[in-house]
Amino acid sequence: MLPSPTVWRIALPVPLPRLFDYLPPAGDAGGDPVGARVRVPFGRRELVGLVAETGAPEPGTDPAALKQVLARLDPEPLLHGELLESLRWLARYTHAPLGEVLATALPGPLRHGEPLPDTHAWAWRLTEAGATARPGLRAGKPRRLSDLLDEHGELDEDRLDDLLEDWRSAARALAKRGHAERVAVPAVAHAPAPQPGPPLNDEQQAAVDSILAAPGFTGLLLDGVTGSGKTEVYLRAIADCLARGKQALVLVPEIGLTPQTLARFRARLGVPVHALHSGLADGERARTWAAFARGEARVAVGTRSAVFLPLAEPGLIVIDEEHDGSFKQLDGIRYHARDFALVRAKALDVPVLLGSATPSLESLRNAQAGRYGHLRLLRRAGQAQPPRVRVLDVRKRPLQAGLSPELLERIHAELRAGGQALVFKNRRGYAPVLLCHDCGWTAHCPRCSTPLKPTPMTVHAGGRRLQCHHCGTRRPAPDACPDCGGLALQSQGAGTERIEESLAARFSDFPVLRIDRGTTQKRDALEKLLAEFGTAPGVLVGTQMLAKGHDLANLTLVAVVGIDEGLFSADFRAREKLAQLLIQVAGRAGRAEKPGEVVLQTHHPEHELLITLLSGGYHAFAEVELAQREAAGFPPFAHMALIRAEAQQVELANAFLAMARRELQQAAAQRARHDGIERSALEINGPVPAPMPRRAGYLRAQLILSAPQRRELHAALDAALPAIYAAPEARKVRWSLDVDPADLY
DNA sequence: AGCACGCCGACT
DNA sequence: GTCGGCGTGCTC
Repeated sequence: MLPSPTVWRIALPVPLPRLFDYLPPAGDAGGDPVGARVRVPFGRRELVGLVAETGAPEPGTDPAALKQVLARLDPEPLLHGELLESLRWLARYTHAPLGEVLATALPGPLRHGEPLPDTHAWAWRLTEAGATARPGLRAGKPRRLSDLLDEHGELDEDRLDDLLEDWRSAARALAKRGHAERVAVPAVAHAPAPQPGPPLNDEQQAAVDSILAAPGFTGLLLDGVTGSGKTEVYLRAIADCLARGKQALVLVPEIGLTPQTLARFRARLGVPVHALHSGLADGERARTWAAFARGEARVAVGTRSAVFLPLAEPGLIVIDEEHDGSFKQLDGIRYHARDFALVRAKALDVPVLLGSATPSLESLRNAQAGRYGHLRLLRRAGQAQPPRVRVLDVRKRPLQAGLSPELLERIHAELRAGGQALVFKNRRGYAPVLLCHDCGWTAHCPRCSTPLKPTPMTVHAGGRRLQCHHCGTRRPAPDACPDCGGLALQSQGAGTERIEESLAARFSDFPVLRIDRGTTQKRDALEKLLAEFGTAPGVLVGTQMLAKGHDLANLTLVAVVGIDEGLFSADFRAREKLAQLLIQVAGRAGRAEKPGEVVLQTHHPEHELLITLLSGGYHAFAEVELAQREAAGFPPFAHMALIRAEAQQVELANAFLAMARRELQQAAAQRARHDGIERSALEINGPVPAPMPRRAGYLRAQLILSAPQRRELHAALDAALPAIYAAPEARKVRWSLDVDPADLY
């Protein structure tokens, strides 16, 4: 029998859950192609893909019918070792095609087949002719540049930037006459000598010691109150990592990567610190990627997608504000950067440091279960006083754009006293719940609610209808409150725009500045706006973005409105997010000299979450919440996935989801039979309508999957997805799968 | 996702 | 008589 020819199985950036077999390119003499990029014909176009495997063709296929790879783009694999294996894991875990995962993970130029960019620096030096000609040059830029090059022999462009303004045109002129030349030189670390940090207190020192003692992969939860000096701990750990000749990767939330953060890292570490964020140019991103892949660069500070950096000499991964929601990607490949970082750290056998003042319940649970080391920082550095927190009952108060007269008066007093106030709107885009303004009653689903798991209904059809997003139950909205008979039922949610308008009208003598996604689209817009706002009396109105970072020296009053939506949201994570937010916001008010005040405006001053949080702090809340999650079967005690479908007709979306449900149930039942279990533990809810269609005219619905064990969820998905992809219903809708969804709505 | 093929409406 | 609407089918 003839030996069967080898085929290359290639991952391509198409939403098809399989690899594609090709014949190797003619005359390929290279080594193992796995991890190398290739250009291939695909249908009527050409694509760049990555060789995922090599092997014999599928039995029964005719090798002669296979197309051939047009070109191998990497003589040496671009992806290999840990990163390639971790990305394979991510594709399995998110149930996404490997090609799409790779397309998400690679910088644009690399994705499109461009060679790994050069990472060397450029330097200039005089030629012999230039050295001879130099004394004869008349005074001017070219002469000064010649002198500098003569004096230093060779100068790289960064140094030249420092030494001589606008040297480039002079350099061009010299080069044209053959007097100077540009040469590639190895990139050298040009960073100021590291500055020493402040002395550590004993808590910080103990944390640093634990990190340095980590033998290899270890998860460490750095659980430190606001102002306890977590960043200082990161810096010491990174410095140690550098001293061992290793690389460090720091992940920060989207709003955390500020010029101040970078400046602090740069000043303290004495090596170049590479920033990675969405605003970076493609070429720069690819160069940084290459520099880390080659082991030249040492420290990266980046947002979510920085988790895909190759680390040739890994030493440490830090995740700052690990609870932050921006680590989860909400479209495309729905990965969680924190969770993927843990997978990578394990594969790389390096410690991973998760820092937060308000750790996610997932991470707290991992710490409690002994999977992470738990490092606590309980003491605040400096003299900053914790702010006074006051709960303001607004039942039956006439609200103006959601603000009570008492709150407006309190703001006015603060302004008259020369202070600044921040009005913080919990969140935009919550599915609104129906609330009685007289007594605080909210509508709950009669079918799904249990004492352990109250399930609020959300308001639809302009307030006429209530709907449960767990079971789909619908009922007309009552005209009067079922508890107190009052007629003050209202759906929650004045946006920041309305609050801003209302405040601007009320306080016309003071500046009112709104800060949210809408007003800060552009880079550095937030910094500029805040700089302009200054420290004079005025009111800031904002959402999440203002919860942290950015020092506002004269901020003495923080008012939080809209918290009832968080208290009674139908989303199981809303309470956790609200608690984190309240703690973070409270950290914004007041300085050492000037204690601040926090006012929480609510219809539920007696709410158990507020009482627990105010009396026991975040950890008391977390303990209660974890117990509730366990009792109700929610993460981290269960594992969930969401299948969403979007179509112009609801029936199409529902038909698709009904089909998906059947396939999943069948898969789960089969597995249960196979394991000799009576019934699968996989729970499927839906199809239920999903609020807020993305585009006008499109309707969304979804299926909620949950199981006590990850493997049951994944096994059912693995077994059912091929049929779901292939079903005719799938072609009529846009659909997606989200494993570990951030929220269910 | 692209990209083409394929059959039905308003235009140079 | 054509240009072009997006339904549906396929991509090793």
